[in-house]
Amino acid sequence: MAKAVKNSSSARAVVSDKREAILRAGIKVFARNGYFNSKVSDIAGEAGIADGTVYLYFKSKDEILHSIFDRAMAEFIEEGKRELAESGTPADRLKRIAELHLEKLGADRELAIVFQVELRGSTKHMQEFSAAGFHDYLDIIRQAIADGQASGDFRSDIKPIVAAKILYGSLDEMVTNWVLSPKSYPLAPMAGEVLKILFGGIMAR
Amino acid sequence: MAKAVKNSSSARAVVSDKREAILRAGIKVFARNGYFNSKVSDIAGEAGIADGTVYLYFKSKDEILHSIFDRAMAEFIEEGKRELAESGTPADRLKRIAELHLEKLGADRELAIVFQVELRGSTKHMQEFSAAGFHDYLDIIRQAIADGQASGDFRSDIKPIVAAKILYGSLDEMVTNWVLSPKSYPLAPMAGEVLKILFGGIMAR
Amino acid sequence: MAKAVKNSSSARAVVSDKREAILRAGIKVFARNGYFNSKVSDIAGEAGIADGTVYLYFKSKDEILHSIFDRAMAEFIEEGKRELAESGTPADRLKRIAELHLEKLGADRELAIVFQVELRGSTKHMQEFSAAGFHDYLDIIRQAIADGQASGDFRSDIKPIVAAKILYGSLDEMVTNWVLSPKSYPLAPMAGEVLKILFGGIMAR
Amino acid sequence: MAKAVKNSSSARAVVSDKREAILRAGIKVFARNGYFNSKVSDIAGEAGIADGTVYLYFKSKDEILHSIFDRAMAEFIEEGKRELAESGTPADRLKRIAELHLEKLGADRELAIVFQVELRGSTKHMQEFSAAGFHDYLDIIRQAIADGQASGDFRSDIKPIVAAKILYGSLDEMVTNWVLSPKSYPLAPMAGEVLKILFGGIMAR
DNA sequence: AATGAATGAGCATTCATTCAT
DNA sequence: TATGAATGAATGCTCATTCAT
Repeated sequence: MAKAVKNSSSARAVVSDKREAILRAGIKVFARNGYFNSKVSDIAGEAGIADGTVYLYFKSKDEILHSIFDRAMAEFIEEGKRELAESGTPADRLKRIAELHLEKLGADRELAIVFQVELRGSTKHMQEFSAAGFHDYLDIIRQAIADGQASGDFRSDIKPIVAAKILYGSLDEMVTNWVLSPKSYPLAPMAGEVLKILFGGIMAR
Repeated sequence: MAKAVKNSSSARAVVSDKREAILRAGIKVFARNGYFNSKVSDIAGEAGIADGTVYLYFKSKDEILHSIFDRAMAEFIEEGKRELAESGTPADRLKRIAELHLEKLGADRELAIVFQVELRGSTKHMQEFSAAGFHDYLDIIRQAIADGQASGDFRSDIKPIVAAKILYGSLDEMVTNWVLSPKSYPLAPMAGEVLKILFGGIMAR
Repeated sequence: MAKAVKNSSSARAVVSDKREAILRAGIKVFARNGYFNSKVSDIAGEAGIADGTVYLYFKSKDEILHSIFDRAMAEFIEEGKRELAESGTPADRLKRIAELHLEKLGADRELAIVFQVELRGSTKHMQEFSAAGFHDYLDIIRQAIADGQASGDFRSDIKPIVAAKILYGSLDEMVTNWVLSPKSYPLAPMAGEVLKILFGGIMAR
Repeated sequence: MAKAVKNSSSARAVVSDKREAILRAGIKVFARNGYFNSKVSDIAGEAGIADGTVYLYFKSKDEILHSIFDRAMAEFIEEGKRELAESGTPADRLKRIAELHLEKLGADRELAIVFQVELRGSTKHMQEFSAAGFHDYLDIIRQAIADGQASGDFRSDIKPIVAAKILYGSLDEMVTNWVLSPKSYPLAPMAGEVLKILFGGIMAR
C-alpha cells in the first residue's frame, strides 16, 4: 500500500509536472510566434512530449492559452488582494499594486508578451478574460482610490473607476512598450514614474 | 472630351469604390471575427464581390489588414499634426489630441475594434506599426508636453516621454474598455476625464 | 467600293496578323514555361494584346497549343510530300526528309521545344497528334523505305515501319538533345551522321 | 525482444508499404491523367489513404513525381551496369541493354507512360533528369559502342555518342509507339528488330 | 473588334485532433 | 499514461474564361 500511495503521489506529481511543462512551453511558443502561428506540435516539442500527450492534459489548443491566462491572473489577483489587505495608506497600496504589476510581468518577459499581445489578440479572449479576472483586478485598484478619497488623501472630484483605468492603462502601456522595445531595461522602476505623474499631475503649481 | 473625362473619372471612381468597399468589408469582418478567423471569402461576400476580385486590389489577406492600419494611421497622424500646428497652449493641444483620438475611434466602432484588438494581435503587426506611425504619434504628444515644460505650464521634474505614454495608455485603455463593453456610451467625453486627472493628479492639495 | 475592299482586305490581314501573333507568342511562352505553367495572360502580353482578345481568335488555351501543332505539322507534311514527289533514289529521299526535319526544327528553337516537350507532355495531345499528322509523316518515311526495298537498294529482310520508326526516333532524339543542351550547335548536320549509321549499320564489314 | 523486433520490423514495413502505395498510386494516376491534371487527392484515394497522409511521406506533389523517376532510374542504371559488367561481346552487351530497356518498360505500362509522357512534359524535369541519370545511361551505351570499335567489331568511322543516341532514340520511339498504340503487343521483341537494323544498316549489300 | 475588370471553380497544403497500439 | 501516425476539414490564392463597355 505504501507503494500505491507513493505511486499515486508521484503520479500526481508527474501529472502536475507535465501540465506545467506544457503551460511553460505554450507561453514560450505563443510568445515567439503568436497563438495562430503556433502549432500544437511546436508546444509538444518544446515540452519534450508527443503531440497526442498534450490532449491528455488539455482539451484543445485554445484551452492551453486560457489556462495560461487563468493561472497568471489568479496569481495576480491573489497578490493584489494580499497587498490590499495589508494596512497602509491608499497611496502606498497603489504603489505596491503598480510595482507588483510591473515586477511580475517584468520578471517573465515571455508571459508578458503573451499577455500584452495574445490577450488582446481577439475580442473573444478579451471578453472572456474580462469576465474572468480583469474586472476583479481593476476593482482592487478602484477600491484603493475610493478609499483614498474617503480618507481625504485623494481628490474627491474624480471618478475612481476612471482613475483606476488610467493607472491600469498607463502600466499596460509601459509593459507594451517594454515588450516591443529592442532595448533591454528594467521594467519595475517605471512604476515610480507613473505614480509620480498620476499622483501629482503634470501641471506646475 | 467631356465623355473621356467622365469615363476616366468614373473608372477611377469605380476602382476607388471597390478598394474602399473591400477595406470597409475587411474592417467589419475583422472586427467581428478577428483576422485569423476571417476568411477572404467573408470579406468578398461582405463587399458584394467575387473572391478573386479581392486580389485585383490587394495582394493578400495580410495586405488588407495593413492597408486598414496604414490608411487610418495616416489620417490620425495628419489630424494630430494639424492640431499641433495650430497655436494654442500646450494644455489645449493635449486636450485636442485626446479628443481627436477618442472622437475618431469613437465614431467608428469597427475600426476601433480592429485597432485595439488586431493591431495588438501580433508582435509582428505591432512592430511594423510602431515603426510606421505609432512612434510619430507618440512623439507629437511628447512634444506638446515638452513645450509645456519649456513654457512653464507643466512640471519640469517629469519625463515628457513617460507622460506621453501615460496619456496614450490611458486613452488606449478607455478605447479598449469602450470597445469591449456591452454598454453603449459616448467615448469622446472620456477625454476630459482623463485630462482632468492627468493635469491635476489625484492627490488632494 | 475600293475602300470597302481595302478595308475588308486589311481587316482580314489584321485578323490574320493577330492570330499569327498569338501563335508566335504561344510558341515563345510555352517554350519558356511549359503549357501548364503558361498563363493566357502571358501569351496575350507577349502578343501585345488584351487577354480577352485571345478568345476572339481561339476558343481556349488548349486550342492555341493545338493550332501550333497543326500548323507546324501541316508544313512538315507538305514539305515532306514535296520531297517525296520529286524523283530521286529512295536513299536521297530519306536524306532530304532527315535534313528537312532537322533544318525545320533547328531553325526555330522555340517551336522545337514546344514540339519535343509539350507534344509529349500528355498522352492526350500525343494521341490527337498521332491521329492528326504524325502517322502521315511516319508513313512518308515508311514508303520511301519500302520503295528502296522494291528497287533493291535496301535490304528486304527488315520491316519498313520499324526502320521508319528508327529513323524518326533517331532524329527526334537528336532534336531533344539539341533542345536540352546548354551548348549551341547546328542541328541540321546531324542528319548525315544519323543516315550514315542507319544506311550502313555499325558493324564492321 | 522478439516482440520488439517484430514491432519495429512491421512498423518499418508499414512505412515502406505506404510510401510504396503512394508511389504506385502516383504512377497510375499520373499515367491516366498526366501530372498537371492529377490531384493529390486522386493519388491519396487510389492509395486508399487520406489526403494529408501523402504529406507524411512526400513533401509535395512534385516530389512524388521525382521519386517515381529517381527510383525507376536507379533500377535502370543498376541493371544496365550489371549487364555491362558481365563479359560478352560489345554487340551482346548492346543487345542486353536494348532488351532490358524494353522489358523493363514493357513490363509496367503505367510506369512507361509516366516516363515517356511526363518526363518529357517539362524541360525542367528533363533537365533535372538528364543531370541525374539519363547521362549515365547514355554513357553506358556509348561505352559499349566504343569498346566495339576498339575490338574491331564495330566500324570506327562513326561517333560512338551519336550511335548511342540513335540506339536510345530508337528504343524510346518503340516505347512511345507502344504506349500510345491502342493495340496490345509485346514490346521486348522490338529490341531484336532495332538491333538488326542498327547493326547491319538498311542498305543492301 | 478590342478591352480588361470581374468571375468563381479548383486545388495544394496545413494542422488540430483522434485513436490504435 | 504515452505515443505519433493518420485523418480530413478548412482556406488562401490562381487563372481560364466571360462580358459589359
